[in-house]
Amino acid sequence: MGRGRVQLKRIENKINRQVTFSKRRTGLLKKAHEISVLCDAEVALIVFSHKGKLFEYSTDDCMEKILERYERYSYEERQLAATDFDSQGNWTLEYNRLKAKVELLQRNHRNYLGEDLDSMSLKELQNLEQQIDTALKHIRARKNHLMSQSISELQRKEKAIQVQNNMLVKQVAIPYCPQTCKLHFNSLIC
Amino acid sequence: MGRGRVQLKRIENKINRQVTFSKRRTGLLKKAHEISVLCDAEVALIVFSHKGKLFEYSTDDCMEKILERYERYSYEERQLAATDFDSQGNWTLEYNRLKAKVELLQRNHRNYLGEDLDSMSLKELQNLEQQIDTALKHIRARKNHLMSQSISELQRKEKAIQVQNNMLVKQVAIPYCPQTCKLHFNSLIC
DNA sequence: AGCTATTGATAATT
DNA sequence: TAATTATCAATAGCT
Repeated sequence: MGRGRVQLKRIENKINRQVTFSKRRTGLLKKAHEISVLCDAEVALIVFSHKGKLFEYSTDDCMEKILERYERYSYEERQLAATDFDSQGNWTLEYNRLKAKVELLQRNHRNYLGEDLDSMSLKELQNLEQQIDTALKHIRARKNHLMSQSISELQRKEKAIQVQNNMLVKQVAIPYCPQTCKLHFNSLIC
Repeated sequence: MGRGRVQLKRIENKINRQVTFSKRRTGLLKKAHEISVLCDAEVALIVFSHKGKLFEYSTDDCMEKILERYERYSYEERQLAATDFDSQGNWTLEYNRLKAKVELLQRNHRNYLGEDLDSMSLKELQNLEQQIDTALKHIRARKNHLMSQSISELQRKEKAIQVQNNMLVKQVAIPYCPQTCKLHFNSLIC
């Protein structure tokens, strides 16, 4: 769409990238809105520019609602039973409990990302290091497991296809060179 | 784009709506991916069909990471809104938001500890690995910094004490062997 | 699912 | 930054 085809890769020219981002962002938000209205769909779109600026669209301006729905859908967790908390007292209690939990988790999270380390003691740092090191081992083990699974699967497929290929070659009786694995439709030699 | 102009309103014909949804959804996901690659942007796109089926796209397959970034970004705004909980309705909203946040953080936390990895894709695992690896480097750098600080401090103290010792030895005039650094209270030789 | 006539989006340019 | 315009891309209506 434009005066030339565009390769699907990062635009290196900073100005062009910025201009294209601005135009395409407008288009993307528009299309998100259109499909939402035309097809009665619920859409949430979040875009962070290269520089970190946020742009967003959400059906009925209900971003949080849609994100919550997404979380529920993705992890098939039970619906939030808001009805369990009827009294004001329970609400306040529960709310503060959650709030504290969030703060704790966020602090831990930053530490796990290697941030905000200045306030930690040497002992705490050593514990964190060991924990993260163990985690990294687990992650790598899992990754390697998945990768070797992938490889085995591909090798199996390759073999099956090769076998099938060989049978087909025999069936069609087209001159075939076993050295180059090439079929010779028009000539009899390589 | 098509054989006729389209009004921006819900398509009432069920079949047409379904077909249009399918086509436009493909286009939308494609464009989300394109702006992400071309402009180096971070994009999260969630679409629920009229029937409730989920379709999604996220840069680098990191939906949770982007949603978390979004939550962080708009945290300040919501903190402002959080100050006036006069009505029951706001409480419910805020409570659900917090609850979702806790679940998100806990899931991330487990992942950072190398747990619950089974549900993660290879791409996600690779991203996690890199993140954790970087974190570990930060943590080790900070730890080493603290340790060498400690060592320097100890060496400084040691030297100061040694100097003080030497002065004391001279003052009390107790026989002292410079080779073994021992004081000879009762004997004059080593 | 495919196929085109059209409209819509946008890359290059001013 | 904001228009303009020549092209390319998406898709509405059909089959």
